[in-house]
Amino acid sequence: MSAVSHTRLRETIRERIISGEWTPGALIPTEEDIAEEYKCSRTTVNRALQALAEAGLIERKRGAGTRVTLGLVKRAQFDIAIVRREIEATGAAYSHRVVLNETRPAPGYVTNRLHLRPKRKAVHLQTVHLTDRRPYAFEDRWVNLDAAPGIADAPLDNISANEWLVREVPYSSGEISFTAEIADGRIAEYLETSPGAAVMCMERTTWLGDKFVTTMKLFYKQGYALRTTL
Amino acid sequence: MSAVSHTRLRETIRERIISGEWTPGALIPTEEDIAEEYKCSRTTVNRALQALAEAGLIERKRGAGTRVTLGLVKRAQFDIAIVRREIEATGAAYSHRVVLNETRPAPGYVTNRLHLRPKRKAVHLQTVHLTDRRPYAFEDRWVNLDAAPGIADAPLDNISANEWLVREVPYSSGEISFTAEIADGRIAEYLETSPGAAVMCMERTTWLGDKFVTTMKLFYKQGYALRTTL
DNA sequence: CAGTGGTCTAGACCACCAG
DNA sequence: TGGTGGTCTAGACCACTGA
Repeated sequence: MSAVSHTRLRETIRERIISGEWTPGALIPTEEDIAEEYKCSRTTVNRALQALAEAGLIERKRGAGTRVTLGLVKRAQFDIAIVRREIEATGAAYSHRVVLNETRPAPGYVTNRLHLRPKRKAVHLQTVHLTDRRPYAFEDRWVNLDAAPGIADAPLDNISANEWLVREVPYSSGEISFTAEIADGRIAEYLETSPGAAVMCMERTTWLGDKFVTTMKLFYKQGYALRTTL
Repeated sequence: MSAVSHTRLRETIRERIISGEWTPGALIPTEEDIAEEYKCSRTTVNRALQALAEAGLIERKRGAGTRVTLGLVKRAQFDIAIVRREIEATGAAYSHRVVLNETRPAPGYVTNRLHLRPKRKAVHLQTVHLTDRRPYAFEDRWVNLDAAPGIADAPLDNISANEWLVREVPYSSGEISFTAEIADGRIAEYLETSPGAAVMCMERTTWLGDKFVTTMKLFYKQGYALRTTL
């Protein structure tokens, strides 16, 4: 038990920065000084400051000191959940419909992304995700058979491809990007919006070690927003 | 110097989880056990595990233990920088053009967001951000005069409104959302794209204590992508 | 009640930076 | 070369969980 917890101290210091007491670019007191001011150990101060550095509010350098970040780069965090969870979190009922499931030579952009030989066969899946039986998102996915051979025979009616993969094929890393796209005819149809509508598209590629597992595009229904607080 | 640093340990444990050695939902060994296995102190293990918990890979409960996260919620981080920085980071030259600067009664959606009296006057700014003299983004911003009275006389030719605000009016918190929008006639014109194009829109509202400072919409030129790695 | 994670402390050593 | 942050350790106490 101490007078100051690192959580509390972190918020206190954050306020001192945000209020303008320590201005962008300026040095703030050393860990030792802060420890003395708040009557706590340097370890506690270090903990608090490291958290603020991770959040992008300050920049620290051994030997130099700690400065308030100049460029004001904020780090926004978004939780990326499985679609089913995203829907169930709103209280609605989740269901999905596989509208395409075939194994065939992958097109160029896929062999590229998954580092496959040209024309290598892969599993192509298209799924509509529904919230209370109404369209929520359209998923277009390619799966590398070398990394997930079982996918061809997986029962994807009760469980979506995404969840099957998450369960069966762990992955070590991935890339995500969000873009704004126009819903073309087929996608608009599946999402029951008018063609020409602007929809958010999430593209994700994941791999395990040196093996590329899957690449997918998820088109959210019109009105989807990626939200967070700073 | 110890055999195991918390950074190293964190990555080692991450691999053991990702490789499937500890499956989602399962308990992993206690801090003490891990400390013994790796011949380091519990403090070090705690540090590593807390980082993984923050990343959403594991869930920890006092008294209960540590489990691998079931729902596989990933936390994606995006750096939100000032537009000028974003552009300069690519090596291009930044410039901007203020296309509208007026003080007038704010429309309903603005008084709502900024918690102003209906029809309260506010500063309305529209700016085009350019990269190497070509349009990059269009900004539509409203500023609360009570929170930033100086904005009406600020010299916004050399420095954008955003930067002026960042410098002069610190803020304590904010909300950000990203949506896909259709570029209407005026926006398409400023961005030099065809009307009907899909563009990414970032909407941001910030406040200081209980005072709402500003709300803005930033429309990025077609092709903008929000990227990150997992 | 025993076991687990959350946290603080004091002391130590090191890597790095500036003048 | 002195000051600063980065990190590890050992020990301690507490809060919470589940049997």
